[in-house]
Amino acid sequence: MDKSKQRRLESAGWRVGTAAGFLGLTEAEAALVEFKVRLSEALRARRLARGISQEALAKQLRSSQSRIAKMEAADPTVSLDLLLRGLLVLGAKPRDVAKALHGPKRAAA
Amino acid sequence: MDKSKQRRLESAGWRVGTAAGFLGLTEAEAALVEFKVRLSEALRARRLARGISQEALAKQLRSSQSRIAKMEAADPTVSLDLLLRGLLVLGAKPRDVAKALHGPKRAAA
DNA sequence: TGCGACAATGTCACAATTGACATATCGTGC
DNA sequence: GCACGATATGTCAATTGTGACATTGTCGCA
Repeated sequence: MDKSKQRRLESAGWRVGTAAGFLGLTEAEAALVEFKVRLSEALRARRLARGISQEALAKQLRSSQSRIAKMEAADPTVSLDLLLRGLLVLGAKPRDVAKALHGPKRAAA
Repeated sequence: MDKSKQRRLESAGWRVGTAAGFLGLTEAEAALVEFKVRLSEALRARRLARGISQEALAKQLRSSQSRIAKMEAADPTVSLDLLLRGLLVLGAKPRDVAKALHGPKRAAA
């Protein structure tokens, strides 16, 4: 790839950096929320499968029952980092996480 | 599943909540770092594939060049949330993210 | 009915992450 | 050698996430 092409792409990138860039971000935010919801569902599913309470999980995570509840409710104040840590502590493997990411449903869309 | 079984699991959960729970957490932390590294690699790969600079990406993300650099370096101060948003803004689909998660050794590099 | 375990929701002080900026380093063409 | 664009690294004030706590709601059981 030569320089002039890169420059053209860059300036295009700058333009979408204002208008379309904004749209791109909100789209990304939406997708991120999707992810959080999926992970929160996976978290609850895994916890219930283990038959442990939110408080028990909280201890393993060195967190609190209320935060676990917020995680499972996909509360805006919980980070992906925390959700992931929760899943991992519950024994989720990268494979499981990946599966959870592209949704419980494979058909329809 | 009956109550007594749940109770046994719970108390077991409590015990590992101290000793093994600590191990479990650090394991989870390690896995989380793995994830971050993988995502940071995917981010750089995607950005380069688009032929845009860190600064251009920063604009689309409403962030700064220095933070993009830190993202691609998997700096401890960057969150998974931010890495994900970066990937999504670069057009990554859930499928792509999932792929990046379980390592670069999936499909052709 | 009341009790006990579990979960949801709100709040807050404290800790972590953020964008921005300055500066340093690297690579390439002149 | 120098200039340049791109990237790396360090710092810091402001924003955001966090654990902890209190409170309330829910469900099953005796």
